[in-house]
Amino acid sequence: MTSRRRAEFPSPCRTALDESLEPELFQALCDPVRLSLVAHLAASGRALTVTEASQCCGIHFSGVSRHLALLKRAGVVRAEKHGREVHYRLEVGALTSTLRGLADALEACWDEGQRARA
Amino acid sequence: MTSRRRAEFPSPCRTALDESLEPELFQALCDPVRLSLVAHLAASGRALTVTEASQCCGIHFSGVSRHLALLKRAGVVRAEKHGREVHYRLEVGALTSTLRGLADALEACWDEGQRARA
DNA sequence: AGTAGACTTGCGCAGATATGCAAATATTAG
DNA sequence: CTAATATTTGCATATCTGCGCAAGTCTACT
Repeated sequence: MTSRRRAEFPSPCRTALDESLEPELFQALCDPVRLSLVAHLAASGRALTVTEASQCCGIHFSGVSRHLALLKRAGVVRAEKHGREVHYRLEVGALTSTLRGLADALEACWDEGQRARA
Repeated sequence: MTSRRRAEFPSPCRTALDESLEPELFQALCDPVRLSLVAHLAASGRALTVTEASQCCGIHFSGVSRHLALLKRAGVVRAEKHGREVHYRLEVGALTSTLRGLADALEACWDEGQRARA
């Protein structure tokens, strides 16, 4: 069975793309409050406590706590407990390489698809 | 008024970050069906009709039509009407540069924040 | 004109999500 | 040990979202 049919089956770039498109990350970033938190964390250049983070968005800190927990589950932030406060730090490296990896995977797939059509 | 206080006010990189973090894109990409559509469009390397696109995800084509319309509003895809069918094409260029721009903005803000703390 | 095909849109429903408040759980300070 | 502080979690509510179906548009074909 050669490549008579145009790849509808796992081409390597398609696999890479599917991995990059894991919904968790985007679900984590699809809320405006969470985006504010990410921006705030990025701009601070350090870890923030829940109370500090709460100041960037007009909602109750319990909500912020939930949002940060969600961002943590998605791998966007990292939590470090210091005494009675929890410091949330943006995972800049992981986040940026995921985003760039996604851009690369999109381009690779698109190019391959176009080449296959030529 | 010099920089005695650590920038809580519009630093250029923070402005760039806020622009990159527009919620629309992430809201568009936060749904698993829409992610499948994006992957399918990317892998196809061409424009797909609604009916074609519907084949990648197990839902009714009216839902797919809505999803594609939403992706269009977010600038993820482009619609071209040809006769009675509508061809949706992934905006690869725009998408990849947005993603890379976001990664750059995150890094820039983080680095600036760290330098300010030093 | 009339029919068939491709897509969009109105509607109602079911499930998910965000939010505030209050109570529970640490952990530090006195 | 008790009080105070920081965070998480249970609960109720309000809102949003995705879905299928059916009806409506628009275009092509005969």
